[in-house]
Amino acid sequence: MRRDVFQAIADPTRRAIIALIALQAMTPNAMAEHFDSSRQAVSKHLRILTECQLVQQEQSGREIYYHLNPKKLKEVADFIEPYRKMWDKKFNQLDHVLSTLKNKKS
Amino acid sequence: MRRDVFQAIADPTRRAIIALIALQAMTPNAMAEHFDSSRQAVSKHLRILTECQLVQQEQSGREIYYHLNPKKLKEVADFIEPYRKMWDKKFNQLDHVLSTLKNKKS
DNA sequence: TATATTTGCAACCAGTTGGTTTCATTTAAT
DNA sequence: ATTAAATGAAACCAACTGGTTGCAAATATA
Repeated sequence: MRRDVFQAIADPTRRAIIALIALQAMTPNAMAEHFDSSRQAVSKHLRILTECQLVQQEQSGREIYYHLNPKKLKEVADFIEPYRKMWDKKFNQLDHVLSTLKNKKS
Repeated sequence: MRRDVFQAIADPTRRAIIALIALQAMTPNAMAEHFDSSRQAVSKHLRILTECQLVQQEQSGREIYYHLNPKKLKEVADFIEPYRKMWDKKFNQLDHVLSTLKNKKS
């Protein structure tokens, strides 16, 4: 079974979960209250997010707090990066500014 | 049927197609030669990529050249952006440099 | 005109997905 | 000790996925 970050963020509920726990680690029950889906559905999403290491568990008594592991999103960023200069004018300007700075230094 | 960019880039073959036509617009036949999958399979992927506007068609006789529409990837970039500062030291440094530049200007 | 090439589309198929309901386990509270 | 709460896992289901084969339409070539 394929379990990669791209497949994980393909689902809108999982993206919402990511956005939610980015602000604060949270238990499955707390998350479920933010969505229409049941706690068990959230639990299944969390399993997928855990399997591809996008989130990490922290046990606290009978509760489990889920933390976001933002580093994993770098894989997606790395995929997109080569195409950024094809749409982002700002990026090109930045790129110019930085290379200019670099040249001044050396 | 959900047809968004996130779902489109979830498939590794489609990401490969994106990488391929980023360099040069290409016909389905030409693409299929780069992969194990059949021309029809590539065609189905192209349909999905077209439906979410990640690629654009350019008819030329009986051939159809598919171009990448990189702007659409901005949706993914926008999703990731808020989390970048959570992993990317460079980003923070850049951010600092830029705000410094801005302050000097004003 | 007859033939070959390029392409998209429909039908089919096994495997996956996202959801539900039910159940067992662990831990806290009474 | 009993009850309540929090969680994960299994079984089930309809819908979707990614692949295949076969076919039809449009265009180029002989």
